[in-house]
Amino acid sequence: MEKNFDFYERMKVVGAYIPYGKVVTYGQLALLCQKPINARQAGFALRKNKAGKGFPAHRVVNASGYLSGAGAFDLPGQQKRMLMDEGVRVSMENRVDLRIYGWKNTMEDAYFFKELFAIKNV
DNA sequence: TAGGTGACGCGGT
DNA sequence: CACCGCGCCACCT
Repeated sequence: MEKNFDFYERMKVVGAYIPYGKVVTYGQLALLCQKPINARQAGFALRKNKAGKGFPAHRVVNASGYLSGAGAFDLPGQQKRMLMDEGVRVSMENRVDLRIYGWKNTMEDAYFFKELFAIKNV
């Protein structure tokens, strides 16, 4: 079994719940995966496609709302276009307003995923 | 094995 | 607002 296997499997699970038209930060993903200190690994996972083909990578931005992973998409401006197609406003500086488009998580959400991981054994 | 890297985040200035 | 320093750690030379 490869290292950090659970984290990537958990990312796949969480990815399926990221709402259309909303964005999530790397830190949020790590937190929901029960490994809050792994924000960098969330980015690594996406860059290396460890979270699966179906993961909505375009909905992931950094804590400042900046599209820090835009350069890793196949085409220039692809992430921005995909977000705008979902109704998310992206500034000229490749940033989104987290107060408006940020996926709001609660303690209950984190608990929900914790239980889900237990059920799925990941 | 040691050192470097980075789709990160938080404080401080 | 913009930097900057630092802690972090799975990966990758």
